[in-house]
Amino acid sequence: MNVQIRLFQALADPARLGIVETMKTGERAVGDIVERMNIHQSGVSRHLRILSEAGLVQMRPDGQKRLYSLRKEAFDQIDTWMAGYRRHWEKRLDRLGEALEGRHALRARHQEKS
Amino acid sequence: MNVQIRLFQALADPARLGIVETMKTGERAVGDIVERMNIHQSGVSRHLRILSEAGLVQMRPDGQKRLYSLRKEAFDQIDTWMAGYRRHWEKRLDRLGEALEGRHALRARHQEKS
DNA sequence: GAAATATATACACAATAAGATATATACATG
DNA sequence: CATGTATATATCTTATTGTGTATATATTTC
Repeated sequence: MNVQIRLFQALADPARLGIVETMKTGERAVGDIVERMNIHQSGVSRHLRILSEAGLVQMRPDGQKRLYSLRKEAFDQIDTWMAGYRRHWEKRLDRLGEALEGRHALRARHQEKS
Repeated sequence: MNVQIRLFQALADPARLGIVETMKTGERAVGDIVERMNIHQSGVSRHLRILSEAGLVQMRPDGQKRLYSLRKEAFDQIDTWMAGYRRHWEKRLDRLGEALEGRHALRARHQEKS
């Protein structure tokens, strides 16, 4: 539960969300990101550190450049978090389905009242 | 793209993430949330407004109480956002799968180099 | 090994946001 | 309609965070 907070905090900044978007299709050097964003190099560097500490990106040196890319595991964690919520809607949908099919009709009608 | 930022910003605060968790299993009155969280009533109220403006929760008056609950649509939006990223990993996995099966072996080996 | 290129860090400043206290609004009940 | 209960808002204070400038570190090239 403490894990996701860092992920959400990392994604909660417009600049960082833009940086993430820049890496959508693959690795990007810091300089490429600086060009595309309207932020100074130092800022991009700091944002990348936050994204890195949140586990959202990884880095691979390439000569004097550093190539950043997204980490699938971070997205998996968000998925896992959301799955805990989806479950409840699915349960409700199941009950709705049963009601529509005429099964458990009494219980369904009873819940409608409360 | 501007939509998700609000969602992430709303979820980026520990108190709000806790409030969301409180509503995991269904509706909650403001007072119930105040009891469970260690924040003053005014703070909870303000957090609920932020969650509401982000589209994460909805409200339904019940006498003098107000019952808040999660909005499935918000989670759908996050899913949609993430789907755009998953697509790329799936493509890569497909290519990996092809390579492992020996199909398109030449192309796979070529990409390995670059 | 000096200059150039690429990236990270330190620091100061401004803007934002969270928290508490006090107050306002809305509904319910006698 | 006065009182109590439930929630929202206004205001102040404090802490956090993003941004830019300047500087440090690392790598390549001549």
